[in-house]
Amino acid sequence: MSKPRQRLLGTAGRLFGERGYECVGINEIIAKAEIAKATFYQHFPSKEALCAEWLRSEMASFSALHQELLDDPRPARKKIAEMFDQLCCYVEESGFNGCPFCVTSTMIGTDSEIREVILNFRERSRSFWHSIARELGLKGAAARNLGDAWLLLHTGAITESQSVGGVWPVEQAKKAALTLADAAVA
Amino acid sequence: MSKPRQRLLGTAGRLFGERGYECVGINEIIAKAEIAKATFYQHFPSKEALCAEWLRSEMASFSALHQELLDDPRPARKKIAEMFDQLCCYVEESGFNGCPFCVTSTMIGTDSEIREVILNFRERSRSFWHSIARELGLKGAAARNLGDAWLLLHTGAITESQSVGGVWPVEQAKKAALTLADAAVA
Amino acid sequence: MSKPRQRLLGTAGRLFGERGYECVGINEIIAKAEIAKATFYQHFPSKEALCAEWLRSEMASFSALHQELLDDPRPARKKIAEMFDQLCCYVEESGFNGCPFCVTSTMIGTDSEIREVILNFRERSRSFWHSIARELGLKGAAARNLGDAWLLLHTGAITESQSVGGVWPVEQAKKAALTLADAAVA
Amino acid sequence: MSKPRQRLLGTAGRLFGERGYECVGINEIIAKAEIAKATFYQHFPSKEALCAEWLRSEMASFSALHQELLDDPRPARKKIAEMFDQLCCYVEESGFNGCPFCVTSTMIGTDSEIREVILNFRERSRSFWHSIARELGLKGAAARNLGDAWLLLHTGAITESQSVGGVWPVEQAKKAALTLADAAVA
DNA sequence: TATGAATGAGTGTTCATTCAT
DNA sequence: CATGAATGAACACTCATTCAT
Repeated sequence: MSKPRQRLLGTAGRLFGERGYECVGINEIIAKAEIAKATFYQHFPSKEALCAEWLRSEMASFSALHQELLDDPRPARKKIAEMFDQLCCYVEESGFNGCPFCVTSTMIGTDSEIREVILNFRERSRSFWHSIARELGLKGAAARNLGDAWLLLHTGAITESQSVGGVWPVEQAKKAALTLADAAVA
Repeated sequence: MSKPRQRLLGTAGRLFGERGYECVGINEIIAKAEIAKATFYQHFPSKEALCAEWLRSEMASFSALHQELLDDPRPARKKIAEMFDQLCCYVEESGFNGCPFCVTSTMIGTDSEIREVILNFRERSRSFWHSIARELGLKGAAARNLGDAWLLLHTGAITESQSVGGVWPVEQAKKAALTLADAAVA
Repeated sequence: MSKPRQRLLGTAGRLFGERGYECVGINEIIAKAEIAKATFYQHFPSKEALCAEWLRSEMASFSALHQELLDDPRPARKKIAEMFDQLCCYVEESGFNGCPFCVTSTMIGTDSEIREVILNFRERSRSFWHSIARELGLKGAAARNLGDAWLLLHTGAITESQSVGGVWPVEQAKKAALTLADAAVA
Repeated sequence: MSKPRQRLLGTAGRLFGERGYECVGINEIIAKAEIAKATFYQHFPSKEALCAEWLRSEMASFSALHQELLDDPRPARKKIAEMFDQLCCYVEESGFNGCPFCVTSTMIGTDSEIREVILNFRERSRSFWHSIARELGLKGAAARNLGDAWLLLHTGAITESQSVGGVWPVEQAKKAALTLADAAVA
């Protein structure tokens, strides 16, 4: 079995992801991670810090995916499709409960360590989409507008999928994203 | 002073909207509404029922706005703009914490009275956007695709605005929505 | 539908009998009797008074049975058998939860209106069994001893039947009661 | 001062015994045991579990007494007398409120952890009395009938003592028990 | 480093009762 | 005679956190 800290992060991440920060207590986390309560507080100063750590690791995963796609030699159009296809898998996973960042965002105040992580990630995501837009040849405001549109379709698809419990929002978002891409380069 | 039930619904609605179902306790609700705990439970069988009632009233408001726009003689393009302009005001209101339905959705299980209300509202919203698409002259899958795109941009804009604490997502969503509208009728 | 007071007594009696005084709330009683809470308090000053009234009516039923048997021309031995046969039916009824008086007795303090009713009934029951013993020809202490033995077997049978959820205690009590009767007249 | 768990069990046992499971709240238990509420729930998963634990410890005491008597070289008749003499002391103790098992039995449903303990104890008690009957030389149904009679007299004596608040039921039960014993060996 | 034990403040919910109409 | 509306106190239970070892 892995080290306490890893088990803690793994368990908490899964539970936070599945039910949301506020709907998971540390009692459940430590029970499922099979570590003592005091041990938890030796690894993390608070539940909030644990959540922040989880979001940082989520951010790392997503950032890696972003970078991978940016490094990919395929045309931008394929990358857009890829993003939504990946999202499709993501929302179909058992335990999906929406975007970790957006969901957590609704449950915390403005002056939290967590907030910083969230803002950081949203900014990175936005940058990613802007970069894709520039790969299409767009520049300045045009690139930003198109990138933002994709970002919003992506975010909307996750949110809507969570609400309705289905995958159609992702599929429809993908279509719209490609339509916008095609219109932009026409 | 108004009747307890009204105060209860008003207070709870405000608090649920501002911080989310799970982040508000009935103790706070009854304290701010200035009614006794037992009185609360004579008006609502549970916290969940209160939340459902609040969402139903929110649904009524939004549905009214939808209907108003559908009845409006202006061209569809204006209505789309109007929707996002209204959203702009909505997210700038103090206490904005995202879409009541989407936020609550992440905090409740699948077999709750609340879930039904949420699904109901998401469906109505989708229908609204489909109707607008048909006003543009589109039919069948084309209307559904465009309507869904608008819906997702709208949802994405709310979610993103909540996360980043700004209004730019709404403005960008509006642009994209209009772009899609123009592309569709071209 | 019957008068509120009757419905109240009927419903409360059934519920008190099935689950015990402390395990039934007036909310449930008035809901099942379909009368308003304030109406209840116009008929009975308190839950305790309602319970006392119920026990008084139970006492009336049992006393009637006692009197009937005392007036019966059959030999005493038959009457003893009859008492346990009746008990057999009683414990097999759905909702049986022990002797109303003994069960309630464990749930109330010493200075309650209810206590008086209970003591009254236990005394009557004891007298009944003493009378039966005298019908057998016994006198004085001998009659009291035998009557008390029957009473205790009867009480033990009810209590034990409730605990184990079966009817064998009644059957065994009957045998012992008859054995004691036979030994007394030998 | 003893450990929290011991204080908890001691306090709860005393209160449950004196007033019955349903008439004692955990607030009172923890207050009298002088431990925090959360501490209670670290030692026992629920009030029900605490009650079951208490009954298990009661069962251990009674079973020890049973075993002691079975191992005793005295004649069976003496053992029967001893059982009722002990009961006499038991019902005279301040705080006596009937048999812990029978009383609790009337306050709980059929599918509770507690029910199991109760059934277990009633069975053990019955076995004990059967064993005593066999010590008298009886076999098969005769031993079972006599043992059951004693059990029922014993149970009836406790119940009746609780109801009437006196000790005469025990004394009378003892007489009847010995009478039955004498009649059986005659 | 890891833990078992303890806690004050909170959770949502129900209690028996009262009052104005 | 009957009721709808209101209540303070209690219910069983959970929260995130701390401390002594």
